Amino acid sequence: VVSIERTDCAKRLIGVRDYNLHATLDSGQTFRWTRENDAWTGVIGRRWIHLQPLNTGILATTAGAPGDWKWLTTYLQTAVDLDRILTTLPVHPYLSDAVRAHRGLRLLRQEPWECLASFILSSNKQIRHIKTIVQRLCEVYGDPIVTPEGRPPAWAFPRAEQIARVGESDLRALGMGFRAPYLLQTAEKIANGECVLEELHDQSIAEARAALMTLPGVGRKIADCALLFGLGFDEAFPVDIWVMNVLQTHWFRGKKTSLRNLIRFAETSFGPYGGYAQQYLFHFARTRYTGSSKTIAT
DNA sequence: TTCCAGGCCATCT
DNA sequence: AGATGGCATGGA
Repeated sequence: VVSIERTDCAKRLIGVRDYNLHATLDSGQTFRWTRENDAWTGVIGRRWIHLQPLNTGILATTAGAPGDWKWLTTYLQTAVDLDRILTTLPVHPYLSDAVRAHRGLRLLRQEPWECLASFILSSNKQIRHIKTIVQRLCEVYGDPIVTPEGRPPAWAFPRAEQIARVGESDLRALGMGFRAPYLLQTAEKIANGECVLEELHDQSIAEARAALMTLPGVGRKIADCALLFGLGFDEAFPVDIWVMNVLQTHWFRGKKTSLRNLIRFAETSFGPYGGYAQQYLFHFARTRYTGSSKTIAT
């Protein structure tokens, strides 16, 4: 293999062990990554980035000046002690199967607005299609960013102010359907400062969730996704259709249980890092299903 | 063709 | 509170 040193790229080995990059980037917590054989390319903030998992860590290649790489290690959460987190989870056979199957799966710390906006687009949609719509949204309304020579162009996720300027019909033209007015109205509220996502860190999870749920198109589930994947509330436990089925089947003996009761159960049963349990369960359920007669589009 | 997708919301009892 | 239907679009 011939490796050409490029002057327009910067490389860095992020030392980390027990990091399952594939599970992390392909478990439905983010929608902007593309797999290239064993590696991934994506966009974090305004930077193009290529990630290659190695035995000793993750080899990162980015375009332009990388600074201190803190933006990357924060996003990837490489400094968290996964062992310690996993020991806080309740002992349960299905959960331990899930952790064993995808050992090293991490929660990312994403930019709050991109995370919230993406999940507004996620309701009642397959992950495959969410990715398509997010990509179109970036291409049409996001700022172009620097990519290495020979790489296709890339775009930043559009800021709330950029989306707030777009007409609803233009958003619908991207294929987002009834979610268009939700995204537009929420973008307007973020742009004019009615809700400041970055300030939600400092509040209790209940207060932060209530603030998010005042936004159009943001109910309990999408609020919990934003809390967990974008705002660092590790106890948030989003209950979607997959997790609902998992909880009913493996925690409630297959008995029909209302969503409200499942949410209450999850809140009181999985501890301060329940969000990790949720993500392992979600990814395990989806990837297992792939092995049977039907297939899951990722 | 029919069903379903990382739901939310308005509108009923 | 709890249940029901509508909502756009596309993949299986």
